[in-house]
Amino acid sequence: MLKKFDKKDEESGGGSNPLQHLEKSAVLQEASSSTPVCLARVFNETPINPRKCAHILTKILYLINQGEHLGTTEATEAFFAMTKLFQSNDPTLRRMCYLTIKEMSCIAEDVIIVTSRQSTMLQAVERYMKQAIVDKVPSVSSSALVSSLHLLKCSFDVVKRWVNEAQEAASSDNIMVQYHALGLLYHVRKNDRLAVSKMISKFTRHGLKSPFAYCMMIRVASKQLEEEDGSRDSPLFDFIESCLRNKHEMVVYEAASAIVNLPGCSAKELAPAVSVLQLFCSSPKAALRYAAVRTLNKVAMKHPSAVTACNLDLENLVTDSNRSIATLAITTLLKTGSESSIDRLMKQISSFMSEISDEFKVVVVQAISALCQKYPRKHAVLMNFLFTMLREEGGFEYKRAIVDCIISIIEENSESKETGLSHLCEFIEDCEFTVLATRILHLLGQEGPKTNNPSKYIRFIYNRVVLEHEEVRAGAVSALAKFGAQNEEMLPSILVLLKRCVMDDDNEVRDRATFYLNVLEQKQKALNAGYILNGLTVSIPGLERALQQYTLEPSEKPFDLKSVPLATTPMAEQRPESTATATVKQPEKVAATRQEIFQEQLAAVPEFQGLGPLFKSSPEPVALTESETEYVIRCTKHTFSDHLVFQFDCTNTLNDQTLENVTVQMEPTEAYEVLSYVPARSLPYNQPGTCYTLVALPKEDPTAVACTFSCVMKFTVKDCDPNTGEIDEEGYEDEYVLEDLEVTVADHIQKVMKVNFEAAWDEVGDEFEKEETFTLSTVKTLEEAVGNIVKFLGMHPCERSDKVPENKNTHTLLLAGVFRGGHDILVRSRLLLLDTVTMQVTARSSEELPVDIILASGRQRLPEWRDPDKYCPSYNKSPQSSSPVLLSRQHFEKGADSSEQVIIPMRWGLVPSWFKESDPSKLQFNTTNCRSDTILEKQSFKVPLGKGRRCVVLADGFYEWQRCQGRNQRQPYFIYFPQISTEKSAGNDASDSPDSKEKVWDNWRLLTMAGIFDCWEPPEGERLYSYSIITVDSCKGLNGEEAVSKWLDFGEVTTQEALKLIHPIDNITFHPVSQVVNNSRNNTPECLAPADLVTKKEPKTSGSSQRMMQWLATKSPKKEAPGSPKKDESGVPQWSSQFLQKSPLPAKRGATSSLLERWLKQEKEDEPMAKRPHS
DNA sequence: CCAGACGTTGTT
DNA sequence: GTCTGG
DNA sequence: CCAGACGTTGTT
DNA sequence: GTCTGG
Repeated sequence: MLKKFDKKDEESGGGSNPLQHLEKSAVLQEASSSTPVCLARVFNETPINPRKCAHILTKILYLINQGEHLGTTEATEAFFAMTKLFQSNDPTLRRMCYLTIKEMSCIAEDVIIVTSRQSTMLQAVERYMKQAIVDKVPSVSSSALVSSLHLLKCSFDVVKRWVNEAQEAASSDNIMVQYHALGLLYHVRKNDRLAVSKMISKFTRHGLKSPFAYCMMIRVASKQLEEEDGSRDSPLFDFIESCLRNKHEMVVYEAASAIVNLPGCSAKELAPAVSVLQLFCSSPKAALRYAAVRTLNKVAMKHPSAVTACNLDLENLVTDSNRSIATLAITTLLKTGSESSIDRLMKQISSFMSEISDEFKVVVVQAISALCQKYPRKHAVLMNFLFTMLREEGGFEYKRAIVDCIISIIEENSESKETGLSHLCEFIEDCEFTVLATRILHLLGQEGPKTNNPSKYIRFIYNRVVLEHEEVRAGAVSALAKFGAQNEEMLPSILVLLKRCVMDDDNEVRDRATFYLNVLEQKQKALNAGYILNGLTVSIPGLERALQQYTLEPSEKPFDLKSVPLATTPMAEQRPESTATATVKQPEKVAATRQEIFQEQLAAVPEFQGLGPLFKSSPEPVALTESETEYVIRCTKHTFSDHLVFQFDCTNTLNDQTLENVTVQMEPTEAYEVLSYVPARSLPYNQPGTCYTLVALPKEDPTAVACTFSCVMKFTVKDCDPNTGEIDEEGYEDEYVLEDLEVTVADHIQKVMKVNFEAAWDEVGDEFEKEETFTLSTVKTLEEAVGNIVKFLGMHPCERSDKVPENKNTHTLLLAGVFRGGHDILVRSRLLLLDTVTMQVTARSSEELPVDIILASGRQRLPEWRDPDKYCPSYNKSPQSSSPVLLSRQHFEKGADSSEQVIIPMRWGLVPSWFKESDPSKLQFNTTNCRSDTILEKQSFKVPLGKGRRCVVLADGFYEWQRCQGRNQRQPYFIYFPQISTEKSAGNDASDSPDSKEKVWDNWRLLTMAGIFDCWEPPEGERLYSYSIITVDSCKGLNGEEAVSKWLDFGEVTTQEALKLIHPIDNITFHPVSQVVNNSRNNTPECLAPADLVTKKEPKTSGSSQRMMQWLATKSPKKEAPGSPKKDESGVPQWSSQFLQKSPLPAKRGATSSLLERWLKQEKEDEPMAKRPHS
């Protein structure tokens, strides 16, 4: 407590600010003086007002936590107030009381002890504590145990008397109670070794419930073992070992790490622990992998051989996405790796070194260093690796670790000296760390002269003198001098260099140079004398040449590698900025608007009116002329539903001619009809012009689409004067033969699909093969193309064409992401839902993406799908996940038609717009559903509702769990709209072929559930849309397209009217499904596959359940009063579960009764979105 | 006025 | 943000 | 909705 | 029991 107080003092500057201090104490005084008064009031109040009490307790806790001592009087009064609260019915309140005691016990010396000596307070504590420890509510019991633990500190004897109660609590089912109870018992007995041993064996014999308790026991046991030193026969060790087979990973790990940490453990004893750690290595949980590898690392230090078994797993961990794990795995491998595995290991490491932080890198380097000592023969490989690392980015610690390691290798392996030194030389060329540079220079001075070819180091060293700052220069000078001193042949050259250094700016450098120079000159003189005396001449041509390099070069520019200035290119300078940005941005923009530009241009031509929307333009113009000819003609193809428009961009490159009335005449080989030509009026020299040719697609035979056009350009030539530009009046007709133009299948598929879709499907439908791939370019006939597309998409026409209104003015929506799982599913389903959609498939040229889908709707546009990436199909969607939701477009664009809809993925579980936290999961209340009967009362819902934030949640169906009488388990059902499909998917027919199942999903009619949404802007990050599903008192929903539209159209339809749309839905169906769906991690088709009811030895239930199913399936009307949906007299157990109720009452009710009353039971739960996630 | 909550399910 | 309770 | 966790010490 | 994560 005092500690806390001190801490607070420290934080507020030790109370040095008198004003602040004064203010603070005034506040506290006010607060604490009011507390006893409040408590007194509470004390006298009957019945106790829990809220008030909680409030006051919170205040007490606050005061205690603030470090403010409660006065003895206050504490006593507070305590007696609490004694009343100990008996409260509200467990939260009881819990708070004990927690308060815990806090009070922290200041026990001041309050409890003092008071207890003179009063009955401690006795009261005792009495209530004993009660509390065996409280039925686990959290109260836990709190009491924790409080008792703290009381231990002030009154050991008292707590000892509660041991019986604590022992009882230790057998509790509740894991926290058990944990705390064992903790308490241990603390009572921790000085009695025998008692602790007994305790462990007693409580572990029948198994503990709490994994924490196990962990604690393991720790206690291993501590005992350590003290006992030796003797692994102990039952304590057996206990720890048995924990390796515990079902909780936590316990298993605790046991393994306890064994590993036991001093003097033999390899045999380690083996089981290591093998569970090995298992952890491949766990999907990062924490486990980390724990395992860290522990193995520890083992590797003491018993490297024990870890070898895990080497494979560790190698897998090297590529772990978690860097800490990878690093540990590597270091462990390095510790245990065999000599032969080193090469492979180094390869693995190098790829990942660049991705980890320096801290980790140092660890790895140190491990490598250890490896060098272990396998001296491998020094070459290791050194090579180190040099690669040395060249990479890295901080000082890292580089120093590498340099240390290299130096140690050099010192221990004479063969590696040469390579080592020259690499280090390279390193100091570009080394930003003074310490490392001087260190290396020192080493060079020491080792360099002893090598076979010492002269090669000189230039590196001398460069340091020229380029670096003082410290390094000084180091370099010393190193140079050492070469001179140890190598007579080089001495003269060294002297030359040192003479330069004498002129250095820095005192230290100059002094050293001078000193060395003097000494070495002396030596040189002596040598000279010696040579003359001996009559010997010395020739060292190699050295001469090496030294010449630097002696001849002017000192400003020695052998500098980095002094190449970046030349500024005049081009870059000249280019104006605007051009540069434009070139960067344009590609995207152009691509996005190309089609639009064409559309505009073509629409401006009167001849092309009434062609309908432009489906497609060929991506690249095709050149119809050779290069370097008189004219340049390039053709772009535009595809309309029944026509083609060829656009010819022409340029005249003859400066003595002007062309007029230019057209491109086309002759088709097939039944294409050239309808008209739109000429380019005039084509002066070098000014581009455009002419068009309009062609009708063959009507009679839509399959004969591959066609070649021969093209001839026709025009009138008028000569003109290249200089004056004067044009001759007289002109003459001429023509120019162009390359043939080919029209391919791809251009027409969109057209043909429309015509042949149904027929084509019937033909290819049976030979459906998912794996088959194809490209359009390989397709010969149209049927083949259609068939392939159909196969490729795994879809078939959802609607009969006779339902499609003959409306040419179609709107098209391009879904580029067809191949990402799920998109097509929704599209298909929506087709059904909207009931008015025709489907067309088009293709770009064969080089591009093979297929896009164009959906054209006659009456209603298919909703735009925003952010489809955020949606992920699942058979088992749970709250917090994202699902596609329909809403009015006006929510995004002010001007939009509010009846227009868009689809966006939203989070399930509405996050109110005012929510302050950063994480939606911190929302402390559940907004998965929204009761329709209280929607207007709850602010979290009525606010968004007031803003028209209504939406429709799309799902294949939802799951609902039904409580079964007498059984613990709950039976899940899948609930959905009855499907129009020929197959009855209800559970009575088990002989569904996989094929027919697939078809069911192709035509699935989505469940449309009314919802409300809100838009939340987190403090950080993107705004989040989220929704709640509205529940009603019976199976209700939005029935039909009209209801869906009205519900969404907040612009036109008021909240009042919209709420009326929540009609009961009587045509909903369901079937029982497997328990697999219970765990939301299970995402397989099994989730919604019809399953048998869980019967388990209770044929009676099975019978009745079936009866219920039958009853429901036949929609046998059971009249029931609206208010009493339960207790069906047929005796079906637990039938009260509302969702099953196809209540026969709605009609009457829906029409008349009040809004809030009208809504019957619920719909809610999981939506499995996409079937068939292709892969 | 400020402080504090803001919600669902089911069961007893 | 907006409503409710004190 | 269901499944599964829920904690402590001390040190930096 | 209560909360969080899926």
